[in-house]
Parts: sequence; structure tokens; C-alpha cells
Amino acid sequence: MPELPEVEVTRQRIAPLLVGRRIRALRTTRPSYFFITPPGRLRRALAGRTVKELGRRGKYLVAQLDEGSRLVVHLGMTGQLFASTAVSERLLSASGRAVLEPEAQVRFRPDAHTHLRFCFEDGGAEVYLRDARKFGKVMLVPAGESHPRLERLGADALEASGESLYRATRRRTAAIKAVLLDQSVIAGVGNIYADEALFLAGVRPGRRARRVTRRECGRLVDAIRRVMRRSIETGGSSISDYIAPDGSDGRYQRERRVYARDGEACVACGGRVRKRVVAQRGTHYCPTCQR
DNA sequence: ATTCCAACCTGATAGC
DNA sequence: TGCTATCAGGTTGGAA
Repeated sequence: MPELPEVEVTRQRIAPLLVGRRIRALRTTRPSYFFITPPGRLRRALAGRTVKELGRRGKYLVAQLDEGSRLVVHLGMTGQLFASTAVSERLLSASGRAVLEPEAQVRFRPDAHTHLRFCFEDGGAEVYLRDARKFGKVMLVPAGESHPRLERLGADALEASGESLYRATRRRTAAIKAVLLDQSVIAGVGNIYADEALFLAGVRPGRRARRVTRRECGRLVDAIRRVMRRSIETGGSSISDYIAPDGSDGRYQRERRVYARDGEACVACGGRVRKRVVAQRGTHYCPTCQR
């Protein structure tokens, strides 16, 4: 699932295909849960526009358009943003045979889940946004305006401070993991990196947030930054559907210490990694190393 | 103010 | 083998 590192890698790699190229037409699927801004309006607004800059806030991609408005995209759980030239076995498993060109085993062809398709004036490679479950979202934010979804976001996970996490947790009886997943506190943390950071910081995910010390909050924020920087370096985690814009897999899943390793040996103590539900999410931790 | 949970969606997989 | 039930998870919004 795309969290901050996957969104950041996507941003870095799709930017060269998006920025500075005049959009001839945007093709979309029918109106659905995926579209916050209706697709017809999106198509009209994007035709003839150029993306000036592609930014990121938490898990959101923000494309700054030449006339001042912003196209905002969230990849949800299964969102994939990639080039029409992308080549990936994963596009096969993610979407079945139907989307593949018969002669090219791994070449993708837009299907019913391909909600956005950017075609450019230069006639070069197109850019696709595909999302089978439609948990992703797309919206157009007019020039000078904002949107509650963006307004609500806390400090970006790469820049958050331990002190701000400490302050945010003082009155909260919910599990510390629930607070880490709360995008209004720290933006960009999802299930994988929450579990990984809690392990590195030695904090049990189910511990009540107000019981986490100032020092542990510092360790948690450091751990979040550390795992995310490393993940960005290695191209993100391809655990379920994530692929980079060129179709390649990330490699961070090879380095994960607890996520989806339940029953396996803890990398630190050799004990068994356990899985249970915390904050309504599948949660992986080592009962020995995390207190 | 905070916490909990349902709803949104569909591919993968466990169970029968 | 083939079908059905269940699960996964990010975010919102309403109820407790």
C-alpha cells in the first residue's frame, strides 16, 4: 500500500513525464467514488494545461498547474501511477490477463480500472492512474483555494519532531499506533511503516499513547524518518500492488523487520514475531523487544 | 475532544 | 474443482 515513501518515489520518477508537457487530453472512467471532482469537469480543466511542479504532502501528490489550480491525487490502497511504457509482471497479477497485450506478456493496456489517462501534445508516453479498489481519490483545487483533506494534515513524517508527537499524545488513551496512523498528527505514516518504526523504537503498538514517554516519542519520530528514508532509497515497498512509474518493484520489503513476518524469528532477539489487531489494523510486533 | 466502527471497493485467498 | 465467505487497508463521517 502506498505510504509516504512509495508516494515520494512515485513523485520523483513520474515528475519527468508530467512536468512541462502540455496536456492534450485527459481521459477518464465514468463518475464514481474515485472522483471527488467530477470526471467531466476534470477533463475540461486539464485540457491544454501544463504541470509546473509536482509536489507531495503526506500521502498526497499535488500537481501545480500553469493557471494556478492544483490537481491532487491520493493513491489509496491500490492506486498505481505509471507510464504507458511501464513493464511489470505485477500488472499481470494485479489485473488479470485481460489488460495485457497478447504479444507482450507484461505490457499494460488501459482497462476499466484505469481512471486517469494523460495524453500529451508531444505524442509521447502517456501517464496512467489505475486503482482497482477506488480507495484512491482525485480532485481539482481551484487557484487560491484549499481543501479540508489537505488542511487537516499534520507535519510531514520526514519533518515531524518528537516533541510535537509528545504533545499530541498527552491526552490520548488510544493505542500509540492509532496516533501514528492519524494523518492530522503526522502525515504520511501507514500500516507498514507504523509497525516498522514501533519495532525500531522498542514500543509496543497497543500501548496507550499517553503512557509513551517524551524520550520514546523522540525515538519513534527518529525511527519513522529512518525507515522512510531508507525505503525511498530502495524504491519503496512492493508488498501488494505498488509499482514504480516504470513498472519496477520497490525493494524495501526485503528489509522489513516485522511487517507481515508473523510467526517468523525476530531479527533482534530470535523470538517469534506476533500479529494482532491494534487500532483496527493488522499489527506486527515482537513481544520481547517492544514494551 | 476523543474513540470506535461502518462504509466505500474488489482481488486474493481460505474454507467448504 | 468450484463456489462462497472473509479479509485487506486509507480515509471519512457519524455515533457513542
